[in-house]
Amino acid sequence: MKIGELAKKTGVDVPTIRYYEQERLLAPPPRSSAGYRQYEATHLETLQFIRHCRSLDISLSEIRMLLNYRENPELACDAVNQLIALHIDQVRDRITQLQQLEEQLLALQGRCGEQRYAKDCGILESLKCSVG
Amino acid sequence: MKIGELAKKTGVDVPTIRYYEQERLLAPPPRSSAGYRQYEATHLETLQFIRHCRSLDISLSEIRMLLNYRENPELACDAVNQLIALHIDQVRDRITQLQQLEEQLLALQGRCGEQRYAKDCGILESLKCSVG
DNA sequence: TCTTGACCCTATAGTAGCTAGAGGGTTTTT
DNA sequence: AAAAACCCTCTAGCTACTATAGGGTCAAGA
Ligand SMILES: [Zn+2]
Ligand SMILES: [Zn+2]
Ligand SMILES: [Zn+2]
Ligand SMILES: [Zn+2]
Repeated sequence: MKIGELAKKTGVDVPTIRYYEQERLLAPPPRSSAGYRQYEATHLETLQFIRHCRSLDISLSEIRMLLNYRENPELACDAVNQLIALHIDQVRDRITQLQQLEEQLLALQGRCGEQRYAKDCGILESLKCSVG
Repeated sequence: MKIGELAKKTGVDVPTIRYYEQERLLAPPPRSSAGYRQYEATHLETLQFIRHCRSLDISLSEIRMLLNYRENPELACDAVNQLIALHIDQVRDRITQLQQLEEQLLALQGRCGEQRYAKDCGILESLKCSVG
């Protein structure tokens, strides 16, 4: 299977696949006489694993760790669990931050006052001072 | 006021201040004979404005727009209002995304099953297929 | 057979918003 | 006078891609 076919089957862009190889997430496949990459089913499986992780916003270096567990089934998997737990914490923190941000933006939005000109705009006025 | 003093007063790193100048957010100040930047109160004010915007996650190019309104008070300020409204939408979308992500990660976390080895780990198993 | 188009390759640079470092000059303090 | 603390420019690094440029290869049609 050439890289274009792998791309089509997985929905991953061709340059992205090459990028994953460069970042040591996808093993370098054998090459044809012309230098074309020749992929097997295992590559497709790994690539799907990677994309599934990415859809969960797991970073490339974390995916590299997870792939290591896949390749070494005799390893204890506690770290896998911890990684996911840590990720959940991060996501929750980010949600809290964004909810606060939303409140601040809403408060700001009420300030414009439907004035016509920037000099009277309550939003610009509110953004002036860093303490409030 | 030299750059270090401005940095201390605003809590912004020195390289960040120089970066804002490079990105045309902060006007280039006059220089001393030795080439040191010499800031006035207006620079401090603008820098605080920038940081306040950044704390609301407003992008540098958006801040450039807002600064333009500050410098041209005769402009209509509708766009200011629109920019904030758009930003609120984006924040809300991101919150929704992250909440879905949290659910998926929680579902994943239940799968480990307290097995000792990666080969039995339900998390790794669940991450295999991109569709299910 | 020649050409056209679709495909493949590498290498480089760009994105956002900083942050860190190298390598050097200046000012202030001891 | 010497040392610490400050300033300067330039360059590279971070994440996860994306987009070029400039070329080589392959299959099908005229
Ligand atoms: Zn993570
Ligand atoms: Zn307004
Ligand atoms: Zn925005
Ligand atoms: Zn497990």
